[in-house]
Amino acid sequence: MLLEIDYHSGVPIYRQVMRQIRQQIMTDGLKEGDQLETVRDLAARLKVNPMTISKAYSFLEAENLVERKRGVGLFVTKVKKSQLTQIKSELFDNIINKAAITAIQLGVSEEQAIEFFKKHYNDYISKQRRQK
Amino acid sequence: MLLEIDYHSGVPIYRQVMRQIRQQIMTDGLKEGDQLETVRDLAARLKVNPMTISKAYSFLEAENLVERKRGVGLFVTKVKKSQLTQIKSELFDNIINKAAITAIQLGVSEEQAIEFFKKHYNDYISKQRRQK
DNA sequence: TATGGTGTATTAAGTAAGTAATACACTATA
DNA sequence: TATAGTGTATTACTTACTTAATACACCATA
Repeated sequence: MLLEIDYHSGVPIYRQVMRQIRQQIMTDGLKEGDQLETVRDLAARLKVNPMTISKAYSFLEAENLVERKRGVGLFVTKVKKSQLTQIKSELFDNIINKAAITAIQLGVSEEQAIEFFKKHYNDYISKQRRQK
Repeated sequence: MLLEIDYHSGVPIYRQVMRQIRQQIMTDGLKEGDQLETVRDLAARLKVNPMTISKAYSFLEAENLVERKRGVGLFVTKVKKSQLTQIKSELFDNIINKAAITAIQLGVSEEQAIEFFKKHYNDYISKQRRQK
């Protein structure tokens, strides 16, 4: 699995690991039942202590995205598609809610706000295309 | 000036102070040239060390929202309306950009996203109305 | 049941952030 | 120029977070 860690960004390693694995589960790069890379293997590859990886995995377990089988390994939880959709919705709902509140507090109209959103949405998509 | 501090939220006191004062400047609750509450007064009122307040004020100064006159006090910076608008734009731009990126990464379509936004926008406005 | 592969609990070291204590510096003005 | 009111620099305490070291616990299976 491809994982990019920036050791000097100040962002904790275990959070970088979490975010990237979560992302892969969300986008089906990692699927139901897939085994995650071994704690020790990943730790060795990233040149980091096993506990750091274990910690990342623990948080993912708390989010119900992975399950541990002690002595065996960690696996992507078998969740119903609807459940995954719900998790995504919550994530999205949360940030879009913040954006809406910020808009109102700053006196940005609904129409203006939507204009901004469209702009960023399409900018990001173009940017992704260019990178391929 | 009304300031509500939650001492147990885990959010640093100086950040709570910053956010609320910034908000008041943005929404004209505090206007150009107004003097901020004295470091010592506010510290005493919030039962907190003066340096904590000073720190909050320092960050607001770095944002160019307030100016210090040592030995005199702190005052809301006289900024041109256009400048204030720009600060607001940056704030808003930032969060709406995050929302757009999240949408794309989660596979939410532009139309869906805008639906969500409208919903939250109007929900929040209704909520505000009810509170008055 | 022994072994080698899994993950984990406990403990501790290092660092950064938040807050506070204290003494100090600047300004207006009586 | 003395004083009372402003903010500040320095220092240090406390706490939480991140990571690591070490020894341990669980499981499959030869």
